Amino acid sequence: MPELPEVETTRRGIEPHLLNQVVADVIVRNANLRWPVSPEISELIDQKINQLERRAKYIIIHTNKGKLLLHLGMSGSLRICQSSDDHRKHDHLIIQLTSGKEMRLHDPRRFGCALWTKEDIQQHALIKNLGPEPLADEFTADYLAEQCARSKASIKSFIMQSKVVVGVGNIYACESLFRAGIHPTRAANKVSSARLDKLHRVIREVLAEAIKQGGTTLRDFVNASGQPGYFKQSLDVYDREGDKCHQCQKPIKRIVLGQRSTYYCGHCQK
DNA sequence: AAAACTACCTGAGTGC
DNA sequence: TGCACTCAGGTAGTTT
Repeated sequence: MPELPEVETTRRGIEPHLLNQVVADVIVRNANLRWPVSPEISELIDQKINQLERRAKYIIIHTNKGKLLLHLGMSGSLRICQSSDDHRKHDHLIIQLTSGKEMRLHDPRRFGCALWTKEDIQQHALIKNLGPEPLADEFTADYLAEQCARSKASIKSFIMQSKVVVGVGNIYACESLFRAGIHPTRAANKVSSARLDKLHRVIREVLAEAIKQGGTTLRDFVNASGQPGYFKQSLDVYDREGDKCHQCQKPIKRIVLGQRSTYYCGHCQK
């Protein structure tokens, strides 16, 4: 499911219900996520939630005693519910608040995680080696050019690496390369600096537009209220194999690159 | 060191 | 209906 826009949409959706609220109880219905949910997560009880931060595709819930590091994996979602609402099969973790509301982590494939940690979040093993946020000032065209010059991996696989830049998953990598007119298999170090400038600009543009639209719902993404996102209608190539290119009318192609489906226009992307 | 591949899981969709 | 098969938005860890 979620790339950066979907995670940011989720963060914004849960924030008004969680910020400054106090945790009444934590219920672990299935601890077998990507890494086991530690029993110490119960230390969240009685804590006030100070901040809801997104870093890459992680959502970090801050309290004075520690932080909860959440990742939604491929199929995870967070929803705000009433405790009287029926549980669904894959509601694995429930954070109940003294307000009477609760947040549920639903994740059929269980590729996500919920880790309770007391260490400085910037020093956490999952966080400290991440590249820049694509929408932050530190992600510049010069930085992207410097990184690309050092790699002959395909540009598509390259921009999906979190050490290069975070949050660009399979959908938005395909869409960004289409907007920049770059063929996905082109080696990173063979993309001209003018086109890397454009790629830098469109990565930010695509992600910002998708956030504005509430993310992309292909199959099962829903926001914290259970509503889908509307960026699917703005997709130019992703999941459009055989359909007409929006620019040249030729059919969109699909190849497999780095084990992932990759969509592009053979005429518009070189 | 970089690049490619594997593993983790369930569910939806397709073809027979 | 049911079975077998393919595919899916992520990423740490292992192998080449």
